[in-house]
Amino acid sequence: MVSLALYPPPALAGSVTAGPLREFMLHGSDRTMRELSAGLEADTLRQLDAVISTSSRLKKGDTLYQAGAPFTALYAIRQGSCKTTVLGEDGREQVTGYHMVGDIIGLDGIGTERHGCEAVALEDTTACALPFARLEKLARTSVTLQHNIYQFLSRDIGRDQDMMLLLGSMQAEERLAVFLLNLSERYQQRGYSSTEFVLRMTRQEIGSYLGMKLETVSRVFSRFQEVGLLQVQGRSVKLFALSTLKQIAGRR
Amino acid sequence: MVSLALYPPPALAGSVTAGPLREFMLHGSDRTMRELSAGLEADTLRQLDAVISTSSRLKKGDTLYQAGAPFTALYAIRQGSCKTTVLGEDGREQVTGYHMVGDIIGLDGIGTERHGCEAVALEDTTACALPFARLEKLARTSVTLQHNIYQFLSRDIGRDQDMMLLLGSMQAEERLAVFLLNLSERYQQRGYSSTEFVLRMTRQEIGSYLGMKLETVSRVFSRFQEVGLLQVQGRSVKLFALSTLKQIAGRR
DNA sequence: CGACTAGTTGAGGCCAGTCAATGTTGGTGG
DNA sequence: CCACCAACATTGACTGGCCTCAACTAGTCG
Repeated sequence: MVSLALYPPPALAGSVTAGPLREFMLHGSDRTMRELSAGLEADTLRQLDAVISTSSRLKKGDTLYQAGAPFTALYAIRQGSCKTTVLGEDGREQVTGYHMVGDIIGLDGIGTERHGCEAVALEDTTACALPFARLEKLARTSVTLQHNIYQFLSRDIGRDQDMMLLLGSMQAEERLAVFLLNLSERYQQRGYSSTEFVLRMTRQEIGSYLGMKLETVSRVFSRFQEVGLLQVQGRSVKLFALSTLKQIAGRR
Repeated sequence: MVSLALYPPPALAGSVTAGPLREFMLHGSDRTMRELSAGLEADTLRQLDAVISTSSRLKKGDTLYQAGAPFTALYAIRQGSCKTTVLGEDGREQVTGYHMVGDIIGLDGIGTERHGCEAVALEDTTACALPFARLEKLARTSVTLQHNIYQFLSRDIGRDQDMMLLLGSMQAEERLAVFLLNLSERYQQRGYSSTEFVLRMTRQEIGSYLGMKLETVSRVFSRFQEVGLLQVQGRSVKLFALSTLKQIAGRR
């Protein structure tokens, strides 16, 4: 079911013997945490491991950081998942991200020295702080690390732009299809099933993320289920036809 | 009319005597180009100036780089303006950015080594290439430059998130109000009038940027004009009531 | 068990999209 | 210089997809 065969990545498995970094490797955090440490010299890896400091344990609903709070560190999710939300001045709230194991969040705080959004745990979650000043300092000693940091900041921009495309020009069914395919891929990268998973967000939150109302989310789920595309039971989802989903996601 | 009183910024004016960088200072590029060079040592500034290499002259409609093209450099707009667009696999196109003098674009290419979007000149435009490898190398010798690069990458993320908020939860009037206020602010930062400017995009492009159809853009403009908020004449806009516009932008 | 939150489903309305006709602008060549 | 054309913009009438409001159901947790 859970194909862990690919983990830990052979090139890295031996180089770090202890510390949180190893854990990230073992748990197949294919995304940002691996991106950050990709290709690093053994020495830098060890130091990076040391930078990963205090890890917070969060209960469902706890906030990791608030919008406007002084920025000091990035956070790597070690377990669980988070949403990030931005707030309009009028109080309206929008989910801007759904983050899982291995993701690094808080990147938007670097520019302004304050967190631009709020991060809230969607389930019991542990997150490691990566004090940015120390990361920056370490990056001065490692060309690769420096490059990796640029890269994952940049990738975030790319992802946000894809999201803008979704929000600006897709309709309800396409949006949900894209969302589900994105989750599918990310779960797979982490070694979980790509067709069977549990949503950690409410319909309301999914709707906010995708720019639609909760009722619409619910209706689209039902419609997808009716035509045999998937099966939903509250928050557990089974995808039956990834290819059809892809068609829906990319149509018009 | 054009208040150039603030330019060049006193602290920087004397430190670079020639080269493109000085030009950016003089023309009040308050945004990214200044951000990039903020607080740099005289020596680094000189070297940065040297990194700014070939400048391309683009005619209206020319593309500076295409989506998918290998990424080698960032581009600083020295004159004129550009739009950036992403393309869905189905061919649908969405404007993701509107960039003017001083803006640095192409940031989303760093992560994937390929440009994620396409940049097209909206008028006759000149842009300077900043070969990223050289920039990166220079950043190794200057803590401040390194920090500045992180910062403006990060700010871009913040801006994209604001855009997601707009696309995900605002309606037509709010969107256009936000758009106009954003332009107003940016023109002001550059020393131009904050209430009177010429749009360099068609209704179609504005619509694409804001996630609405060109007819809707046109109608909202007309409505705003009817109530005396502004005056539109094709692409020239005069704003009469910034405060009301702000109200509209932040309501619900 | 009752109170609460999350989710589903239906009915109706509205905002923005679609389609279409007309007006305006700007660039080109005679 | 003006006529012409193409691209851009405006406006109207109609449509439709999503939102709103509301009722009902299904879990969850003291």
